[in-house]
Amino acid sequence: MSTLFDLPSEPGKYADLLDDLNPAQRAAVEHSGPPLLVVAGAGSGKTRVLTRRIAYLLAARDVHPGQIMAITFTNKAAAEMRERVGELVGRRANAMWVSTFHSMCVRLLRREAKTLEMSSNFSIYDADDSRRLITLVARDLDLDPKRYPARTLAAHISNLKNELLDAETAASKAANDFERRAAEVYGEYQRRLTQANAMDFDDLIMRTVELFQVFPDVAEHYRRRFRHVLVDEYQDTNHAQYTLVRELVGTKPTGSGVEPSELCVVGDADQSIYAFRGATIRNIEEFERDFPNARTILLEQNYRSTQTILSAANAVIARNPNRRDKRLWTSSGDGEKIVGYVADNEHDEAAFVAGEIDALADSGEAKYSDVAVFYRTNNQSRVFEEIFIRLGLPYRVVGGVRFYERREVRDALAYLRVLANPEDTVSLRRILNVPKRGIGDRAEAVVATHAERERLSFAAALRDAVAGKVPLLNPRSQRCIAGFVELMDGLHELVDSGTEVADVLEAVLERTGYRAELEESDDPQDASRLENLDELVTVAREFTEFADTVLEEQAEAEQEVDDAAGVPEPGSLPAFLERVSLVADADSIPSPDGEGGEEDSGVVTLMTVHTAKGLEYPVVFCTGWEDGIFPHMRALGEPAELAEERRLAYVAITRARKRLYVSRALVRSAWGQPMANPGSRFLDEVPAELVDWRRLAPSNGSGAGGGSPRAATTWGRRTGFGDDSAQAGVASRGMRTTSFKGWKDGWKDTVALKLDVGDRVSHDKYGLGTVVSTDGAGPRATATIDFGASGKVRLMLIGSVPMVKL
DNA sequence: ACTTCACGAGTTTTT
DNA sequence: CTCGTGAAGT
Repeated sequence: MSTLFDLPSEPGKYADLLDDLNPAQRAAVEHSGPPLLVVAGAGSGKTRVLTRRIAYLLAARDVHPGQIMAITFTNKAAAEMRERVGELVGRRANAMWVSTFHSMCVRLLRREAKTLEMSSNFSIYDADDSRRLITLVARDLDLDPKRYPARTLAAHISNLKNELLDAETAASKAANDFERRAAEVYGEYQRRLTQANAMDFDDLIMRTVELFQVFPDVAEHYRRRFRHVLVDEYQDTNHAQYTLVRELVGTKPTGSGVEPSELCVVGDADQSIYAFRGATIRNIEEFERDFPNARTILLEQNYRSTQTILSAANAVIARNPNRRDKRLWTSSGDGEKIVGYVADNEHDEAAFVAGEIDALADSGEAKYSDVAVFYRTNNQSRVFEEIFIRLGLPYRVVGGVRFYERREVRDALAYLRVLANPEDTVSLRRILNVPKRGIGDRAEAVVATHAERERLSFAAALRDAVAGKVPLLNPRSQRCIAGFVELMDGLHELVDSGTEVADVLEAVLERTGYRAELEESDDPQDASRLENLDELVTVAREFTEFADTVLEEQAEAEQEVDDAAGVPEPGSLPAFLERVSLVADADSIPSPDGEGGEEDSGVVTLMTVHTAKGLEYPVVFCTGWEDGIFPHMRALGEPAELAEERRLAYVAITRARKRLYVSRALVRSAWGQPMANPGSRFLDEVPAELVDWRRLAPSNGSGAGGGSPRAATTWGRRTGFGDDSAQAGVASRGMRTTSFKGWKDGWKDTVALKLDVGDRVSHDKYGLGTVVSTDGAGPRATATIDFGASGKVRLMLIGSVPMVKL
């Protein structure tokens, strides 16, 4: 790239962009030329570096905004980046591509649909849609759903796609029965996706890579255009995304002399917590090998937390093997000690957390919105909700079942999706008999068979059914199908006449009787379903309004329109669907300032540690730090998974700005059964002098979680539940009877059930087995046992293990 | 074709 | 315990 203004930058001229940065940050902003990896520790000003770098490119290096592509993982991150760049450079920011991997790919694929010989109005299938389609495929291939569960197949196929392997390659590489069958499913699944004019999330990436690799001229076109590529959260990229980035920037000049684009990636290997979804930490670890001449800059100064908190985080993460050393530091002082608490059970733990929040709020030390409570798994939120409700503590749970995953929302959207893409078989079959309209499994199967035999789409087969051209279809079903087709045709007319999305949605809810059915129901769940549908209508309404204002602005600014090809018209039905497919983010996270005026002290935020990544709070409660909970059971024997759990702990700790609490419970009910849990190994990794233990485990010389008679007496005088009989009943039922027994048995079992490799055991559930390996000692001892037909299982040997040594 | 019951499985999840 | 799926009954 050369411009008329290709002059060396004058020092001092861009002082406003640079002078409040530390030397490492400044180097990252000013760096020019070879690929750059910015290793950005938690709270080290990563977003600031990215946005400043973009502003600097524009101001000091005469880069045109249209030459910049900035890629993130979440819409939230993309929006934040766009906003912050906008603050620095104004409206010029609009010409940049700042988007998620997925929306960037959708945009490219819609533009280049012709090249790939597909239609630009393809549907986007999310995990649930693809699982449904895989269920259909597996059923058609007569696979035993026990041995080949759709979930597992879906995960396997997703992994293959993340590795850019197609069905044929997967088949040739298959090493066992499962992989062979999965490859078969993959092939058929892919065929059906194409037939439905649909792509799943993984396809979006994989097909874009294919686009670039099979059509070098297309790759060159975009490489010529995007001279600067920036990637956020690089540690979370999977292999397909890594390849995409490589293709985008290029590694050597093209035939027509286009040099590789300038690449800047930002990430932190210690915050890689999505390996289970295909993210591969190697991408960041091997960056310098992947991109020769690459430069690496380390950001270690932290602007978020106290030194106490950082020291704890450093100590924990340092235990991970094969890690590039990095030590966060701050100039802002030690601050408060970390507060530790060992609770008798999860209710006690929640009561402690609630009490502390209350005290902090009363003393004015913190507002509710300053506080976050983290847990490992969503089901742990329940105890907190129970007690928060009882105490009138305002809170909000983030995550769990998200808005766009709710059944009623998906049903409504499925109608819209069929209207936008009649070939979308998964959506069509979803709504075929929802609400019930007399088209049962039998009728559906008959139509599906007809479609298959005549090589018709399911939609076309339905029309054949109405015309009486489908054999074996009884007249009753035929009438019902005719009614359905008529209904859809009517809705189609609405869409064709340019009706607003929200009004189409209203028509769907009315004409199908969906709303009426919910209104008539006396199930309280259905009331909330109605609310969700109303919310969806509101979302649609706002979407159109927003699109209108954007269109006006664009008309005013006479913006370039070269990106418009294949891209849905703003505000249209396809645009709306694209948005809701790629934004699964409606349960927004409460703003740290609280929503309302000065009097409003906001709400406490409850979420999983995964959800917390990227956020920060003055006060953080890390709960449930028990071996088996956090680290999770499944990670206990797997070093790689344990390392990921430790990174998760690192993420949790580094969210805290001023005060950090860490707690665990001696006994926690899991699936109705009380479990005695030893303390998390991560707790032991926090230097003792950093922690002020408010309450310790009853000591009995047996180490963490040791059981003593005194532990039993403390159960009688728990805090928080004294006068609420219903709650106390719930809380104590498990403890006085089962739990007490379970606890004591667990204690004995810890001593009694000593297993060695080769021992034969008999388990109540899994039957006979042989010990394959053992790990840990005392209360955290585990054993991997091969139960033959029941598979290999890793079990904790503490608690009332329903197993005996033979 | 729809309802009811039993069973089993059950982390995390940016898109 | 709790939800979603699969087989039997009406």
